[in-house]
Amino acid sequence: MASTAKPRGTRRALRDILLFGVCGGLLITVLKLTEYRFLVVEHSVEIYGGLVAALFSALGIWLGLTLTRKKAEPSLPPTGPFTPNERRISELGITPRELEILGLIAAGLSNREIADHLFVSENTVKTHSSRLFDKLGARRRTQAVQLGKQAHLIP
Amino acid sequence: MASTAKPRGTRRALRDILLFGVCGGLLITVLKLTEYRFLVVEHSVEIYGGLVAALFSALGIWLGLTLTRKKAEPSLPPTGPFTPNERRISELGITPRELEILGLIAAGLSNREIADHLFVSENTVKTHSSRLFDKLGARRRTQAVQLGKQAHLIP
DNA sequence: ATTGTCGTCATACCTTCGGATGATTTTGGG
DNA sequence: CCCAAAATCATCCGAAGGTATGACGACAAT
Repeated sequence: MASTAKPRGTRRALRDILLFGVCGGLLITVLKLTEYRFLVVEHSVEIYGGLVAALFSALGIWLGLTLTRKKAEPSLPPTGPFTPNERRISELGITPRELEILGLIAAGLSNREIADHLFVSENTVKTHSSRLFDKLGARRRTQAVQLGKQAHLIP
Repeated sequence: MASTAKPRGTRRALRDILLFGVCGGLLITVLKLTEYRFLVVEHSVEIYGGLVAALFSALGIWLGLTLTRKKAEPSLPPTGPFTPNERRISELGITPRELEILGLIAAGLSNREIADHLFVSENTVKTHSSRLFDKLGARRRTQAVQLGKQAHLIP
């Protein structure tokens, strides 16, 4: 199930980090085993335990920090004082219809309600929103709203 | 560990791993300190190292996450003039946890991601959000975000 | 006339959300 | 200590959202 290729989105959670930690632990353990043959000291277990503990605790903290920092990272191009929304829109290749739908999504409407409001089918709304999410790099509508507001695409 | 590849629906979160790690770490430490001379097995080093590595990496991640989260919160007097409007909150009977989850929903996170951030199960997040929607009068999470911002519950 | 973009719609399939309900555990106050 | 509120976790199930793919007509630009 987890091995099914995700075409887009690249969702990775804390589990992956934990898995990485476990793998790293195994790796270090192997490394330690090889080293253990030459360095048979009485307190090697405690020493190595403490070392590994400190190392991985630091690694974990670093990982957590970078992860949260990446999530707290706001807009992509903060360069310049101000870039008008239209520029960002054309940069992302967002069409007027998609922008319209983004506004309605931000207003808390469902796809069905948007479809009724625009007199189109729900499938059309889905298509637009799907392409919109793709251009915005969002995987959920809430995320699309968040990114859209950050990019000043919507008030 | 077992929870990295579990079927969807039921999943005990990282907390169990943490708890397991703590218990195992303590147990092994006590074992080491008291009578490890009798139980010196060849695998004890691997097990010990792996456990400590996993435990402390998880602990480090948790530390980094919670530290950054807590540090980001208490910024009321200096810069953030945002007051969560406690009157409205108590009027609606919204608990702190529900408010916290509302913020994460507004950040565009999925239930699963919120669960991972808060170290609880997805079911818990669903329960909280469900009650939150009930109190807010929202039917969708996008609507909850909208209403929450209107009521100045979230920035 | 060909090409490209946009808007429209559809089908199929999977994931995520949300409601309803019940239960247990933690926690703080009287 | 006991109680109430809050928090946690679970299962079932339907609804909504999202992906992938294909198709068609309108329209503008080359």
